[in-house]
Formats: sequence, structure tokens, C-alpha cells
Amino acid sequence: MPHTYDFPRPALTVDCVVFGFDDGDLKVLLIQRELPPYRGKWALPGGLVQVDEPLDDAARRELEEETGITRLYLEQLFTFGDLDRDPRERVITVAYYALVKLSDHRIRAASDATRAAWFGVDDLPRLAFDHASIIDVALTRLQGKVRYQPIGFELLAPKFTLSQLQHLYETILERELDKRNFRKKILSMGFLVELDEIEQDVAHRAARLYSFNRKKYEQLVRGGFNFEI
Amino acid sequence: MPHTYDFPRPALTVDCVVFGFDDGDLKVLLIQRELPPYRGKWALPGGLVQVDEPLDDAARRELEEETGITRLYLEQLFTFGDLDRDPRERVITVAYYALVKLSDHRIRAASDATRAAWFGVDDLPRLAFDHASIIDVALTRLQGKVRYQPIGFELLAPKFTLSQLQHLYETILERELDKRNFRKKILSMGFLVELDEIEQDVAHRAARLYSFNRKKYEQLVRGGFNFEI
DNA sequence: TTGACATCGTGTACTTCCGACACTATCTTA
DNA sequence: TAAGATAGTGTCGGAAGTACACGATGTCAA
Repeated sequence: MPHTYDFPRPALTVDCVVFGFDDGDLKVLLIQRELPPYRGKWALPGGLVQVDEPLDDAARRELEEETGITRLYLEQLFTFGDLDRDPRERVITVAYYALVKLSDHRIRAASDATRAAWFGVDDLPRLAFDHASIIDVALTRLQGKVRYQPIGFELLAPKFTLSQLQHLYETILERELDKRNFRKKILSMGFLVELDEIEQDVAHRAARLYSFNRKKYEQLVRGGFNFEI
Repeated sequence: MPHTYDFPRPALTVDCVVFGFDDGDLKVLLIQRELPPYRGKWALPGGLVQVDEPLDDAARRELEEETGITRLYLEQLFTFGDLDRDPRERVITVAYYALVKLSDHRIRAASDATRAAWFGVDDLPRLAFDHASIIDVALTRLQGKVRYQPIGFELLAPKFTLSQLQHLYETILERELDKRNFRKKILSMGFLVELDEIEQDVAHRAARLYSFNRKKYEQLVRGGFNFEI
């Protein structure tokens, strides 16, 4: 059924930059395009916003359709509207980003045989559209955000060692941190719970496991504290 | 000339939150609507994005058409897309914000007799659409941003006293600052230029004037410095 | 069994930054 | 010339940040 307007309208889409952390690498979730343009190229999951659908519902829906990932915390990143970012016509895209634990979110082959896969942020293939620059913006936002919010926890399993947490921070911030100072700082914040468990199956002295006390953290955020690492 | 699509498309607009500082008050630029809906109500300047027009050009164009303000630095704020934010149909708006010196930007009666005026942020009228919450988001962003970028300078005349600068920070941050500590901190950053001039026509001891060395500041930003007040 | 290897886990001293705090100087106006 | 208004200046104590090294604990292979 056609729809007619007095003036031409740009198309409106959403795209999602989903970060995961695994094995010491920060990864991004991509799908392989089945249709032109950029057929066969890798791209961010996303698609058209329906006219009666909230923007973040659209992002969530496209993500589930294309990758099977559900129940994640999406945050709006930026709206990209360059004139030639899509060769077919004018397309504005509202980009979202999210942090997930890789282990929690096994990606699924999408219904229409679209492939989805994780790529290390330093090892991305050629991307469709302007998606490479969308990922750049998302990475910069992540680096900024990690300084005043403990978002690292979104990326780790429920139980983790302090070394894993430190390694995550080092990966995102792209610099090394001092082990003693990192522990001093992070423990003094008081939202880590020391568990009575240690890691298993490692070929060296096992480290103590910790978990994240979200309630305690949210209290601190409300009081306005500084998470600068 | 009508334009037809296979699926209905939301309308896409831009809206601008322009902050000015004057007389100790932080102000926002509003226009009075000439047409329904919300006829006669105050609203943010903004309007439809043309299909062959970049988003920020659209923001700049609407701002000039409706208020006469040109040549300002606009930054994208957030994209608002609630289903019912416009009673007529689905409208997505990309909001921008800007900081200007009130003295530099005399607003002009727009061509179609739309009225434009500055309102103190604590003294806003009833606003059309969801524009009150857009301003809320912009204020929060401004408060966050002022902590790590010396944006205050965009809001002051080229020559200013340290007291004026401090007052601006106090207004944005909504708290008082210690005079000696503020001066110590801001001068130690090294991008203020002490001028050989003092203010004129004041009924008390005249204060020294300063100006802002933008080149020096940009060097510091590139080196990654901390502007926390 | 024992030695090599890998990672864990811990404390101190120095420096820098932050925050609290009060008085004299200068100019205008009545 | 006195009263009123704002400008301009320094110190000290505490908190937080930074640099830095070694013994403890576990695995594994010879």
C-alpha cells in the first residue's frame, strides 16, 4: 500500500554497535549483508524504523531479527545523516550501542540465513555504508564513558577476577594500568563483593573471584561519585 | 508535487537549544508558534529537514529563518522519537544545542512575523511538544560538558573579568565556587590571556580583563587534559 | 620430588591536587 | 572624606594519585 507526502522524506533506520569482551579482546557484532547494496559485505545490525514504533524498540527488534540477541541495555549514540551515506537514497540512521557479556549472548543464525559474527575492534573487515565511522564514534564514547561509570561490569561474566577486570580496562583505554593502584582504587569504591571462590582450571596460582554489587553501585551513582580510573 | 513510498515514513525535523548568558542568567532562545498545533505557544526553533540537506545545515537554516542567528557552533544533542510527541503524526527530531554570546547575536524578527525571545532557564513558559524535556536534556549535557571542556568562553564577550567567568560557572553548575580556588585553577590552565585593560564604568574598583587563547586551549585538548572545576 | 614457570596479592613513600579560609586594595559616590 | 562595593591575593592540612618490588601459591614437566 503506497504512502504519499507533499515533500520527499528521508528513510529512517537504526543501527546497533554491540560490544562484547572475550579472551582479552574487545569485539563488535556484525552481520553479513544478503542484499545489495554492499551485498556480502559486513555491516552493523539494523534496519528501517516502523512508523508506529519507538526508536529503541526498532533497534531491539532489528538486533533480535538479525542476530538473536535480546534483553540488553541499549543507549543512543549519535544520529548519522550524511547525504551520501547510502547509495540508494537519503537515509538517516540513529545509532545505538550496547555492552554485553559474550558468554550470555550466543548469537543465532538469523532466520533468513544472514550470518552474524563477532570481530575484534582492531581486526574489522571492510564495512558497508559509513559503519566503520559509526564504530569509531562508539569506541570513543566507550572510552569516555568508562572513566565515570563502571560499565566494565556489563562486559564480564558474573564472577571475575581482578586481573580480568583490569585487563578489560586496559583494553578499552588502550593503556596499561598499575596492578596495585588499580586494585586499591577499585576495591575502595565498595561495590565489588569478594567471593569465597577462586578460579578453576588455570595452570598457575588461582585468583580470587569477585562479583558486582549493583545495588551498592546505584546508590553511589545517585550520590554523585567519581569513577575516574 | 507528491512523493510516494511503499511504507509510511515518519517526518524528520531538527530543533535547536541555543543557550546564551546575560546579566547573570542562563537563557534559552524560543520562538512563538504561528500555526497549529500549539499555536501561540513558545517552542524551540526548528523544522523539517529537507531530503537533500545535511542535518546540521537544516538546524542552521531553521535557526536563521526563525531567529536571524547565524554563525554559531552547533553540537548534536540527542534524537527524540516518542510516538506521540507531535499530535499530527509521527515526527522524529534531531536536537542540537549551541552556546552563544548574547551580545554577538541580536535576534531578529523573523520574516513571517514569528516572535523570538530569550527566556531564563528557570523561568520558561509552557512549551509546545516535548520541548521542555529537550531543554532538560540539553541542560544536563551542558552541566556535564562544562566539567571537562572550557565551554564557558563561548558564552562570554571576547574580553571578560574573572568574576564574570566564575559567575557563569556558578550559574551553569548551580553551586557556588570559592573565588581564590577558582582563580588558581583557571589561571593555572594557561589559556587565559591577561590583558592590559580593566573594565569601564563600574561603581567600584574595576577588574582586570582577560581573553581566551583558543590556540593554546586546542593544544591542551589534544594532549588530553582535565578541566574539572 | 623438585625446580621452573606463571600469575597472585600486597604496602609505602612521595607528590600533586583539592578545599577551606579572611583580609587589604582600589574605585565610586554621596 | 567616609561608606559602600567589588577586586585581588596565600597558606596549610588532608585526600588522592603515582611509582615502585617481591614473596606466595599453584601447575607442570623432567
